[in-house]
Amino acid sequence: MIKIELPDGSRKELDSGITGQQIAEDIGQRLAQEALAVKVDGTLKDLTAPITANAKVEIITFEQEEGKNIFWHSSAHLLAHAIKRIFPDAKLAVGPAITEGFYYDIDVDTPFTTEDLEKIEAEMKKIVEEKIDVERIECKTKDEARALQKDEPYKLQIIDESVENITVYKQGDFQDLCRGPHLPNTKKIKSFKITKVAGAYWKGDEKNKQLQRVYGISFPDKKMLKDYLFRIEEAKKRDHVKLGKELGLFVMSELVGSGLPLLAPKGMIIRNEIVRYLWDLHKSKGYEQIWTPHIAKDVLYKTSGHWDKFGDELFKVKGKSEEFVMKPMNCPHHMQIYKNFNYSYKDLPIRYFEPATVYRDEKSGELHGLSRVRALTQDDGHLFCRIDQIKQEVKTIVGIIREFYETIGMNDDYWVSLSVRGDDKSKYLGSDEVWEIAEQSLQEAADENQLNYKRIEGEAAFYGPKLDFMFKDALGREWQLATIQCDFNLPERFDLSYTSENNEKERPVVIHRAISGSLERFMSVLIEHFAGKFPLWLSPVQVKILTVADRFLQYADEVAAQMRDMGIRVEVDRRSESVSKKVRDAQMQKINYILVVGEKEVEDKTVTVRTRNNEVLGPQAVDEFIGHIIAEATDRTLPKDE
RNA sequence: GCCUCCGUGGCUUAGCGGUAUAGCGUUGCCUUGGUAAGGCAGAGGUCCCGAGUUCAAUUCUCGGCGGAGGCCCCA
Repeated sequence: MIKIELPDGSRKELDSGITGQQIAEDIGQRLAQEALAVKVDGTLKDLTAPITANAKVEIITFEQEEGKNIFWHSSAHLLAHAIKRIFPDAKLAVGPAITEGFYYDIDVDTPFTTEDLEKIEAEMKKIVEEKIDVERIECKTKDEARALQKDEPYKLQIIDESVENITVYKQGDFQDLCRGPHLPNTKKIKSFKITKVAGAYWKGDEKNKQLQRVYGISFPDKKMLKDYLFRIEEAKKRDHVKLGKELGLFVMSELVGSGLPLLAPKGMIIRNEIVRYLWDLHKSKGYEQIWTPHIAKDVLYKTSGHWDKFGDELFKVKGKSEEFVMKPMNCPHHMQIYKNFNYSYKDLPIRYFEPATVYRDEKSGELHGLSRVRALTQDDGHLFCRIDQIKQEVKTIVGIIREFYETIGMNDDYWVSLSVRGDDKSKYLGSDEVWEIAEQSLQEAADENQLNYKRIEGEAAFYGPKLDFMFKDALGREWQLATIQCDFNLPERFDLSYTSENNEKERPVVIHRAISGSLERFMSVLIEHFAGKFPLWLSPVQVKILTVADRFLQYADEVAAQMRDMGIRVEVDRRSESVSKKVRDAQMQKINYILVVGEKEVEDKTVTVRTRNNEVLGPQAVDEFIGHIIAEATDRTLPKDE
């Protein structure tokens, strides 16, 4: 007998030897249709696999993560099947499921064109309609597998490298090496779309051949595909490049160059507010502001190691007789400031803060809006402390990071990578003892602040462990913003020291830290996070005044002047347009408060207030409104309704 | 850097081997209207740049620059 547990918690007993598909059918027609695979005693199996006695069985559908994986992976096979029919000479590499959808890497002599993709999609549809069952072939030996995949050089390489049992799935005229499980029949793939094609290197190594990676998405239901495509369209509406243009925040110029965005007045307001807030968070915690030039002699970076590390990413500047480098990092400069002063143990920790622009000649294919640029402004800071001070300092920094992102409303939007040493300890600089203290300090700070962190082995920098804060943009791409890094290397290279209690020279630890990461990248995430609807303190235009008729413009100007005096960012819409038109434009510019003035307001010395969320708050005395705005803008906390 | 796609007035875009649509914006005039687009008229384009093919290129080919997505990279 087989005991099975249903999703509703009830149990059922059935004869052994039957398949997952039969069990699903026994439970109900609906489940029979939705079933994709089966989990037997915790192991995923094909729906067609016979189930042995006393097994605990769970039917897997698209609702589960595993179900999606199987579904998308089978879709990748369907894609490969179609490609093989149209291009018999194509060689298959790998075709996994990804977070959303699937891809297949294919080696073909001529890259796919858009027309090819349409043909492939049509062929996939044909295969689905043929409703051919998928069979699983278990290979007893590697040779057996090799024989089945003899024309597939990439698959043969995978077979050579694999240790587990090898299986091949076969559907009609097509067979493909695959661990499984797999859909019993591709007819379950009711709707799909090839989304894009890109170049991708075999095994992810640039030295290897570049293959064609065909991406797709699929669903067991037509409506789900429609919803998915709709969701992608919606996400594109908050794209910071698009919003930045629409709201006049920043400008790209072909003459200035790619990866070099220019901040327009409205963008600069946001940036200034962020920098001001960052300094507010630091000034009470013992930080001091410094400033460093944008170029330095090459020898500085040769000493720091950045010369070798950055290689051709450095912008070089030729002086009359000396070679300079546009700074790719601020650290070496900050080291020089520290070195100049003879600090004693009593002075430590020393905390320098400088929002500073650095320059990196990134590969052209990497540049993207504000997220990846060639001139980026780090809200950089360096701490110089004793080993036993690391923990307290890291805790303070984590506290600042939490407060900063809490205020912005992004505290639930990130995960933290606790990047520590891997097994090969020889790749890292510094003693085991120092590493252990540093790693533990970071971990304790993460624990005590209840960070959503994952310990990732081998992700540490060679010079020390770190905490990286990872955020996602509107389209789900991950970006690193905040970071806290311990560094045992630079103090060594620059021979930094402080005088200890015993009047001896001792080496400090350096902690690099950034809260926003880079102001440019942070702004890109910020714009998408708010979809352009900034809270009042960040908003480039906080108030728009518009008149019912032109004769009220004078009053509008008076009110605006009064507000400007109080530091409110206000604009008057002077156009002779209809009220509706002016309201609409202000709403689309996502301006927080829209004030309408006419006969009544002039008489009563009031303004009629409307928010960008269609709330009409009615008439308010001018002074009262100003008071309210100032209070809201000072507090930086998000209003509940946004 | 590599792969695919793309580049038309400030923005969004139609189109085509014979120098070009439309909407928004902008300017002027009419309207002075009370909360998401009032009407009419006008201005504005070396169709990204360069070379080639052609009687003729915005359109085809090649190269460059720029953009989107992906790969590699990301201190």
